Amino acid sequence: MSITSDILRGHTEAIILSHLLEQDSYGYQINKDIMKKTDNRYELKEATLYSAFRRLEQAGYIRTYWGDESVGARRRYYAITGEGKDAYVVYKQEWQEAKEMIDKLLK
Amino acid sequence: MSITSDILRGHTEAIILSHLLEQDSYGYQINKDIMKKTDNRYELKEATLYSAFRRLEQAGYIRTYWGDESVGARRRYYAITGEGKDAYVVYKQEWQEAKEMIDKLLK
DNA sequence: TCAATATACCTCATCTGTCAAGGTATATTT
DNA sequence: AAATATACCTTGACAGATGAGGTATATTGA
Repeated sequence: MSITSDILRGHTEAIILSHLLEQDSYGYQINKDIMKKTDNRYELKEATLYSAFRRLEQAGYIRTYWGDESVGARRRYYAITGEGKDAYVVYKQEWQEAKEMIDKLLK
Repeated sequence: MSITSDILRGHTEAIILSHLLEQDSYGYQINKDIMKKTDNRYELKEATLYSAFRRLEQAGYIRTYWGDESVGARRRYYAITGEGKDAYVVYKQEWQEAKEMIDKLLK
């Protein structure tokens, strides 16, 4: 069990939504941003990222569109929806509660 | 995804070790303690609990012995080992780091 | 020039912790 | 006598994470 796996499990979706609240973005960029924000301590694995995108899209929390890059590799952008914003509020609330509980249990 | 599953996933072992640091205990009691400490918001499911016991014992973090109850159902007690205490320190450190990281990512 | 690296997407099979559902046995309460 | 509480346990299924693999374009350094 490493810090990049089970301890963070279940937060992937919230982390992605949080990024999309700031601005639309695409997979590769989101991954880089997360690494940067955590000083390379947390790298979302690609497979994890894309499976989370699928779930979020399925749930209606994000929508997707192709970027219009004339050069370079194509980019699939993701945008958070209204429902996604609502879901994020819930995710964050759950995180606050979970944090309190675990802190209480790990005395 | 509920607050009793993935968000807490990966913390089960640390939570158990934390309890055993206070005193030796047995499955049923540990479960009750956790519910009490969290105002019934977090119930460790029995199957989860026992599979965690197996992992912890396998890792040498806990040892087990039968209680000497003359009445009532038998109790299998668990005690934390020296290795378990060391492991707990690591678990807790990881939790502190993970907490910081997630807080940073869920702005 | 061409091999390596970076950018950018994706899928599939496997692993692991959680948990629903099931089981056993004893003691107490209604 | 039935229900509830105490106390243990196993099995199979599920879901999120991930290793390993794939595709394609652009840039950089030797």
